[in-house]
Amino acid sequence: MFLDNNAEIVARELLGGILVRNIGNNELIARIVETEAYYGNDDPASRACKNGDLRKTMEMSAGTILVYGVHNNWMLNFVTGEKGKAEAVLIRAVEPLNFDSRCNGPGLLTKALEIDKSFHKRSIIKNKDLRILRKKECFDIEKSFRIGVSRDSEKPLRFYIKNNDFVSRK
DNA sequence: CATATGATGGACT
DNA sequence: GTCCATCATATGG
Repeated sequence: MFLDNNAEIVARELLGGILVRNIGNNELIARIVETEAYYGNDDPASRACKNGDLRKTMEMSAGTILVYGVHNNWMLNFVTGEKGKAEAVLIRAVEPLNFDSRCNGPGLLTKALEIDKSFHKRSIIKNKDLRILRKKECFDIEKSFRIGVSRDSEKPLRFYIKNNDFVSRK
């Protein structure tokens, strides 16, 4: 499964992927346009160094949904890498395909897709309410340093689709 | 129970 | 770019 890879690889693989959220009879479809990779070890930006539960969740097997709350926002992450590795990818922005809502930020997209802590530690693989599809598509991937962190690692771990209007920041 | 703390967002200059 | 409201967590007593 593609989520088994290193967080950095998965962050890139996830771009262009389709997120399908079922709410009752409604189906919300969105395209992932911006991601960030996070590590539990050797990552000055990651809260996983201080936060036990976050760390533990990142060590779970690939495909585990990780929901992290900060201020009054939820952030949607997918655990990646081998079990015990403490890696995850944060979904920072999506492009709404069949609905109209601002999703250009980690807190905004969870609000739009009605994702909250109830998804925490559930698996994306066998989830009916939230699914992820991969799509073959060509686009340029742009990278930059992560956003909102006081001290980032040495290499850029944020990836987004070039020239896409729905990314949180150019 | 009390308190510290943001992987934010929005408003404003 | 800067400022800051605001609240779910984690952690410690």
